[in-house]
Amino acid sequence: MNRGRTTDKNPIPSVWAREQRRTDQPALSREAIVREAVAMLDADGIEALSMRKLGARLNAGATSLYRHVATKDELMELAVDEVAAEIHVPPADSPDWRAAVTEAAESFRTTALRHPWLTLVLGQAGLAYLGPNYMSFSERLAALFTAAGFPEPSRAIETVFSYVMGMSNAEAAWLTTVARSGETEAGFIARLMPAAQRAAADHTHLAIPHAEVEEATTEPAALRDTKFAYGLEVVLDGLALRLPK
Amino acid sequence: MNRGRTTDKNPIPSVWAREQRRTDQPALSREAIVREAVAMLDADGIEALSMRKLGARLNAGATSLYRHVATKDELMELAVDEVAAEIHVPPADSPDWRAAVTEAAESFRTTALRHPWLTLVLGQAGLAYLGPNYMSFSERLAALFTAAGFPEPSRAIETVFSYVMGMSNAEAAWLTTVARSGETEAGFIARLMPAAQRAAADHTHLAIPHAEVEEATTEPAALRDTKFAYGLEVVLDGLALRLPK
DNA sequence: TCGGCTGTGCGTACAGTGTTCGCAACGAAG
DNA sequence: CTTCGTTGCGAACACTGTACGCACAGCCGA
Repeated sequence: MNRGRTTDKNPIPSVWAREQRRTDQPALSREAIVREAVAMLDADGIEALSMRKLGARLNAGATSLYRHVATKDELMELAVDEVAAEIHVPPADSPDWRAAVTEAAESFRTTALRHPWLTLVLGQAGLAYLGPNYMSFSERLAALFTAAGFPEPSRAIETVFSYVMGMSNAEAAWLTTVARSGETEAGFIARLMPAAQRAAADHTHLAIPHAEVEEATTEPAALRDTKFAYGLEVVLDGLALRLPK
Repeated sequence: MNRGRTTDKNPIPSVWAREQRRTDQPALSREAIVREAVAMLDADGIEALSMRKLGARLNAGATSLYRHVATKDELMELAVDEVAAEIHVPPADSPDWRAAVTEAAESFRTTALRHPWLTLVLGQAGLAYLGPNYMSFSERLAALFTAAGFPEPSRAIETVFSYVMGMSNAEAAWLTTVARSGETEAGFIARLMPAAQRAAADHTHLAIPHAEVEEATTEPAALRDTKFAYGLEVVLDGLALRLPK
């Protein structure tokens, strides 16, 4: 818990009674802090991360972290850039731009669902995510869309990734509440369905097709995959129309 | 600040020294609380809202609010539903479905920018926003897309509103940081441009077209309008392809 | 007119938060 | 050996959301 010295109810200021600084644990470092923060965020959600708990998991005091990180917000930015490295964007010279963009979009979604706090933090900050990994992600995207022949690649990118962000954010939020319930996704849906049906009863157009109910209660993850892919195809179709032929 | 009784450093338990309860202020009510919460959220942002400050603005103590609202999270849900009433969705029998959907999308965006905390709260909760106004918003959308002839209206809705949410969220976050800077949007951009240019210098494909820079520093709001409309057209084009003719 | 009941306000308190400050201990350099 | 810059951290501050229990107001039946 502590790293030595005069603690543990030993107020005698004696050099001899002093514990040695433990060196078996690797020293506190920015990298280690960020890595552990990401682990905690993934495991327990965004509101479970506190500087004190994070310090404890690193066998350090809370305030020690401030030697390596200016503020908690900065730590979150670093965490975002850390996981941004996981997003894979195919090289610009890919033969099929649609396949390449689809791959990038799905990679983003996968990352966002693996770290369900990602979209939340991204949405809170507005800009400034100019970390190296996030920058290179943007750069690779720009290269991809430019090579595809879009005259205004930034517009196309913004369109696709607004959709991807919106969808991923909604999915991540959903998965978070499912996780908090302690149930499996299918079980959670099954338990919620009656209430949903009742709520939709007064609203004629909100009825859920039977096939959808069926799939939602048996293979919810697959259904989400399908939905995401559907919307992505829609957006890509719309973009394809704007590609000078 | 307080509503009477033995306070203000008057520990003498005398009935005579007691102030009367003030009745000139309207009584605390759920509606008043939610209304004031929305006002505070709009004015000072999401992290500036605390139960104590909210209570103070209502001439009440912080804990008094809990007589009308179970928890702060519930208050946020109520706030979301409150502003959801501002979103306008045209009736289902509109002659031009594209125009109608565009109107709904722009109304959502306008509302989200007027209350920049909206998308944040929506993204944090995952579901459960089953308040009456949000429900009727969903219902009206469903009616609109059904009338337009979409065989799977929920898919189409999800696609459009993922885009709208993603875009609005990004814009809201941007406007929030601009507001925090205390500058105008154009001024903020002008001040940031050199840093952005420098950051993009190493990344060949991230160069910003000169025309865009020009417009961003003169009419940033109009540029955002244009960008939003562009992406929306893309999505609607993609959807139109799936409309059985 | 008199209870008593119910609903409402809120002072106090608790456990937690992010962050500042100053001190103590260390490794390296002179 | 002394000095110096770096690192860890205990204590403290100003907050946060919220549970608890008391004090009062208005009302309803007697």
